Amino acid sequence: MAKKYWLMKCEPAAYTIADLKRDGRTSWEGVRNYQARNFMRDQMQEGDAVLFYASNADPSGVTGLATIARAGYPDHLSWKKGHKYFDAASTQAKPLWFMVDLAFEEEFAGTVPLGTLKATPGLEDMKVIQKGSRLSVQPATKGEYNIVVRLGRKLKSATR
DNA sequence: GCCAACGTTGGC
DNA sequence: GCCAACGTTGGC
Repeated sequence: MAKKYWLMKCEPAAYTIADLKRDGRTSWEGVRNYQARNFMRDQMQEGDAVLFYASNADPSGVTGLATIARAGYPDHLSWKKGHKYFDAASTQAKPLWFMVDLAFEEEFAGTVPLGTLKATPGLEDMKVIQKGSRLSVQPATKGEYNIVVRLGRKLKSATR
């Protein structure tokens, strides 16, 4: 299958690209949205490229890159009674929710802010720049990915 | 912290 | 199946 491109959101209070750099790899559990789940369950493949997006941040934007280290598999925390990700509708026989693993790729010297994404030609169709877009896992194109990578690598440490 | 936009739930 | 109410997301 051809390599695909994604954008994945996370609030810095929960996890950052720096955390991923430290950990090297992490599991992406807790996604409880059907559209996002479908992408993770049905389409993500090991080796796919990910733009790591910090939401609810100052400023919000893309802070680095990751790759899919493991394709979709059942979110076992949805089976764990009392856990905040527990969901009685999800069983081991019929898992409702899925997760993937991410591997660290690159931390930008700063954030490519949402405002820059909105102002950059070629990114007009990215879901993340559309008003009210709340999807935390969304597909991107190779072209969009390359543009954002270029923007990210242009950042100087000083702008951080 | 505010609030608009969105997705989900549940009564009917 | 409609739609109002609710909870959550996320920019500002």
